[in-house]
Amino acid sequence: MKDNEIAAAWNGMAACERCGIRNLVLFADLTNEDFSFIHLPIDDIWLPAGASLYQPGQSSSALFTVREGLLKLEQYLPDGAQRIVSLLRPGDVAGLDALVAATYEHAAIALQPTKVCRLPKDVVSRLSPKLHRQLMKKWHDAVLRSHECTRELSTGSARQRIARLFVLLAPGPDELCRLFGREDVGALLGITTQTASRTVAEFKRAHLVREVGPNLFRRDLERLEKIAAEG
Amino acid sequence: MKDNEIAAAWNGMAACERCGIRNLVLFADLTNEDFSFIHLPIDDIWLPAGASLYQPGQSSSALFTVREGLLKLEQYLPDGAQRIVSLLRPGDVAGLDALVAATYEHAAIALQPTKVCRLPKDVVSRLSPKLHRQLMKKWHDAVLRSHECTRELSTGSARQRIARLFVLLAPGPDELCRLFGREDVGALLGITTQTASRTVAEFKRAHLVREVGPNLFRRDLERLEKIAAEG
DNA sequence: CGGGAGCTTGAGGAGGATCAAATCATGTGG
DNA sequence: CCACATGATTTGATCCTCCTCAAGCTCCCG
Repeated sequence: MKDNEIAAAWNGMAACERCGIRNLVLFADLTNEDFSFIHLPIDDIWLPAGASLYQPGQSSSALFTVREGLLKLEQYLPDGAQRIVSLLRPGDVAGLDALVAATYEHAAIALQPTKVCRLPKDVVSRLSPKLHRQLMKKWHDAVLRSHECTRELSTGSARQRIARLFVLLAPGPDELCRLFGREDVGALLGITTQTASRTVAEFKRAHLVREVGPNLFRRDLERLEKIAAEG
Repeated sequence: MKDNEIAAAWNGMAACERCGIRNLVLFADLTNEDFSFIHLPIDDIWLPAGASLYQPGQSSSALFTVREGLLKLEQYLPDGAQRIVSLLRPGDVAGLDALVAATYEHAAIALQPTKVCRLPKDVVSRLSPKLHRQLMKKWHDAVLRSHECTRELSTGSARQRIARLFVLLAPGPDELCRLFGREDVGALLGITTQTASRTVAEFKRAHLVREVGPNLFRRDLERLEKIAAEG
């Protein structure tokens, strides 16, 4: 029976592997023996776009590895408006706060249909030494994401920001790129919803992007990168 | 002799304590025995304003606890311009990158005369399990700082951003507030040097701040916070 | 005294915010 | 199946903020 549980855990792993290489790293150092310490199942959760994984102030019980899709971390400004401070992509971990604080600090909300892997806090603390190196990598990733958002998405003209967003959203050169609501685009780039909409529409007219489905775009990466870099 | 070394290390600690409570936390969990494992001295380094602690790409050999002053972490935009992605204040740690990567990712540069405490990478890895909890706290702080920079300093009008910067720069209500060069203010807030200068000058004329020395300000916190929140 | 670096200020124009309305997509009930 | 309500996207018109280019200004140092 215990072997079954272990097998189940490893199956979860195998599924992670199919999500893309980076999803593996959190458990990369673990042995079979380690998995015998995991009693709680590691749940797969499917979030529709707009669903929230957690809210700020909510008691933190778990962290979440993003397997597919896209999450926003948002916080609130003094005047009540919201600002997206980071994007989490497959392989990133949401809710690392849980490991050092009793409550979450952001709202984590799916911008696209998103699959995450729920990892209870106490599972992590039980494995803590084993996960040490990988957790540090994940913290590092969290910092990188955040700095990326400041550097690429909160700097320069609206044109540049939108162009950089299109560049960031899909890694592959010929890959399709799934966008999200204009309001979220605005909150992410620090511009208004209208300017976000206007600029995306303008990009469509200039054939910098072509909408092949609802919020699904084929991109002219070369020209987008030129705009991203200057002008 | 060994006891001497330990005493010296503890002296270093005691000095940290005087810098302010937060500087303690990285070593909070250590025992006297642990300090016997530290052979390398922990250097105090004094940086004049403008001095760089490390540059991006430089091989990472140590991390640094900020004891006094202010550091900027800056990165470069596609067009070569620089953007400050985070501020580090006393108690924060610069160069956590060193623990997971071979080179630094930012330029860390003093914005004010700054005292840091150099902690060689291998000292940290030798103590790694003991520091685990505290390191996580520091990573967490790094993320908080970065999100703070996005949320408070890269959002809203130039007036709001400058106001929020003045509010952030000194914690105490009646505390004096040391500013830095207008070019850095611009790179931090995502505005031009001229707008930064103009706005600070305007704040001086409106007596929102009063310059009592070169780049040293007394603030009208109440009115500044009103501007920060909406206006 | 002269030069340089950083700060301040001016005038003009471009870009984005704001207010407002039209269009489009989706779902609901008659 | 259509009429209608709802919400998101797009577009328009106007105003204001901030960028750009440029010129003075202050302070410090050789």
